[in-house]
Amino acid sequence: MDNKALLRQHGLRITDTRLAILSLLQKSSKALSQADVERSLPEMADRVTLFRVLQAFEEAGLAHKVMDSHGVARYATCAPSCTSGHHHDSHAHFHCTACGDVYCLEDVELPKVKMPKGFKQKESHLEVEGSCPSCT
Amino acid sequence: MDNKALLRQHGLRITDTRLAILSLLQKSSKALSQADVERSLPEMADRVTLFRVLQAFEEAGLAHKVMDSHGVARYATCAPSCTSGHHHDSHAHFHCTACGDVYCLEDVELPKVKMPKGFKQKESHLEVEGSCPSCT
DNA sequence: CACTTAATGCAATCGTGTTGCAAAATTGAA
DNA sequence: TTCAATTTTGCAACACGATTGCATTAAGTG
Repeated sequence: MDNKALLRQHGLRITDTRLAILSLLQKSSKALSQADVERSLPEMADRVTLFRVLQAFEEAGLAHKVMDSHGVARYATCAPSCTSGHHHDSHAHFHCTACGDVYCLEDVELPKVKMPKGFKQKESHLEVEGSCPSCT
Repeated sequence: MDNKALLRQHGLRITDTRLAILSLLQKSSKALSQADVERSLPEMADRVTLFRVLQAFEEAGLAHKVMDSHGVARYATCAPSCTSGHHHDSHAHFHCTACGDVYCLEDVELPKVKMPKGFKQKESHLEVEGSCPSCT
């Protein structure tokens, strides 16, 4: 699928920065922080722009946000079924406690949780911690 | 169980601040951020001390740390079986997307996840999002 | 009480996240 | 292709949690 069409489909204008960030996310096996993107695309854009592009991707359903163990936001491309404002990728993530990297895990069945009265649940995420191949 | 003994058991010296924070965490049904503690115990101690006490509790196995949806650390008392450096409370949390509060969920069975080669898993946490009684 | 060791307070710093506003770029239509 | 409407970007500035170094104070121990 053409990334320009992908952006357009999600109601975003096409810019060099967005195309670059989008394909960077697609190529990555890990969820990337803003700082990661900054390092991978130096001189590409201001850090505020990176922040806003990632924010826009998340709102548009192009990427989802995961907090790593240090509370830093990391982004990874969504399942194609995700649309603006509606993420339905209740999937799992692996957090390496050594290097902090975050990987998406596909095909994980999440358990249904019984909540006390008054609690309404929407999404669930399973966060698995451990060490990744390069840190083991 | 006496909190003084509890602190001593985990290798921590007994101070007024630690006793106050420990019983505050025990009484709370939610995981508390440093700012929460600061608000509940005004004039009790310096910000940095609160930070270090919470950090010490986590390292000693007296409390565990959860990141809320804004990437802010929140702390809750551990299961009694947790010891220094070894948390085995692979339990679940409920995050209210409206107010940001975090609740611990007991008795949730987590699924076993098959990891690709080279990944070693230690702990798992299920994060459920939704809205809490007071926000619904 | 005296001594050792750990905990605290204060000042200062770092990094991520965030907003406001003006300038530049994209889009759709004339 | 040109123009106007709208979005996106860059820059400056700020908010705030997380963190460190160092001197001071307090806790544990004999």
